[in-house]
Amino acid sequence: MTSLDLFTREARNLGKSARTKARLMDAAVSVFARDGFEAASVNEITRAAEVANGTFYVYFKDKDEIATAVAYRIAHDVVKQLDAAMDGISDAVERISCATRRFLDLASSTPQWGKALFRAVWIYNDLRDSVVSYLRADLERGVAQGVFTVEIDDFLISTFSAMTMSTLFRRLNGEAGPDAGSRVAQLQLRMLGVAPDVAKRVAFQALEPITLTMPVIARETDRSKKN
Amino acid sequence: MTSLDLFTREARNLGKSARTKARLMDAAVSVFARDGFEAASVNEITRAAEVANGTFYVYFKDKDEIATAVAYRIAHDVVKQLDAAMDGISDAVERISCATRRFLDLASSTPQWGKALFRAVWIYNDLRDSVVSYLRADLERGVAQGVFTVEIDDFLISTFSAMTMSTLFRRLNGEAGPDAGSRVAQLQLRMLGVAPDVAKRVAFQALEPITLTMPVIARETDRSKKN
DNA sequence: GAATTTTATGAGATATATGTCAATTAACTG
DNA sequence: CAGTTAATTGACATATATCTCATAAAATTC
Repeated sequence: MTSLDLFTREARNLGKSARTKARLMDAAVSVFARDGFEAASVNEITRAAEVANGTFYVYFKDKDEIATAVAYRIAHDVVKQLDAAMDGISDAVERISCATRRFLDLASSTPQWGKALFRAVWIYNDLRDSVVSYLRADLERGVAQGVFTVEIDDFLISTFSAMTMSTLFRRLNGEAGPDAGSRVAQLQLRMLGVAPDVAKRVAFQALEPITLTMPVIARETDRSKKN
Repeated sequence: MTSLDLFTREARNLGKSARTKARLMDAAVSVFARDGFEAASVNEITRAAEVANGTFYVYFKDKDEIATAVAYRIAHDVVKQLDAAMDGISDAVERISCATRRFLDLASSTPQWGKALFRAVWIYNDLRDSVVSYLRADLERGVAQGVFTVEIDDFLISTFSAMTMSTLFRRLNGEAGPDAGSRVAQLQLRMLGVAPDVAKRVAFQALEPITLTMPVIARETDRSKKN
């Protein structure tokens, strides 16, 4: 209940208002993940954050505003971590495979954040664009290297992303196991024009055992607490 | 306003209660498409159907119940139409391509129904299963014919479906044009192991110019009407 | 430690949704 | 067309959400 979540932890040395705002954002992640964005209410968020209802409105205009803030922060963190994880990989086939697999590992390792991200991506187009910005570059690199035989445009990128996101969805719902990342990466590479045997080898080759983390400590949900 | 929508039209020769139920279901399709399932309210549905609030509860227990009824009816219609459209095609590559393209043409030709279907698919797993039931058969046919070189299982089918559904989503949002069906079919065939040149040829070959229809006549939205 | 500024509170005004039901109206039936 | 059944109505009780604001508490400053 009092354990620190990511935003709260980051803000622990800042002023009080920054900490309260962070508490609200962490709570929003929890509640969005649990109830879904539409069903979530400001009341539930303030309850989870253990602040009064009115406090919410000191920091955010409404539910949309906190959702935006949360989504952009998560996206930013994800992009940063993926960038770091792919440092030094120059082969386009490997980069594409690695990006998909690392992304899925990261997002499904902390389901609350993964779910929040999943929902946010459907709502915020520009956020989706930022998450996949690195993707276009890698796809074009592959075309330049002669290993991808498709035209790289918005349609391809959207379809490619949909494959990854639908896998995340199933992963978060327990419909797919830990090999889901490799499996979808394999299919993506085939789609791009990589020979089936190469696609299989690259998609299933062992990844460096670094662990990307969004260190969220589970917050137990206690709806019985009064305001 | 008084134009008949599909369910209402189908029920025009049935009893009064069947017609009222149909009016409610047509209205629900409109409202779900316009406001989204979560944001839709029973009040909006009864307003759109031009019946009193209480009438709703004579026919449906709650929003979930009407949503289920609508979703299953739409799915049933879609499957029926697709079956008919693919009658006589025996080549697995053509069948797969045709299914995706026809489905997208059909669902995007009547956006309200397409949107309702899109949302429903994410909610009702068994409905999704029924819509894609023909898919597994065609995929396995392709493996038997030696043209697909992937393992056919739930993971593959989900990923394949996600490609189609994400294309529907973009099509309904105006982010993709009429060639979207061919484009995604081409990518799907490549993914399945069909040679790129064959994939391109089949996915872009002209389809029989039959038109599948869900004859919904747009119902104008007038939120200013009082109950 | 008094004064001042910042932050937090929660009751309450407003709004809208759900589901019920006694009363009304419309549709059959003989 | 009187009698009976089926269908519809909309006010209402209940619930829950949003957002505001006067007030209180906490933190900071001097």
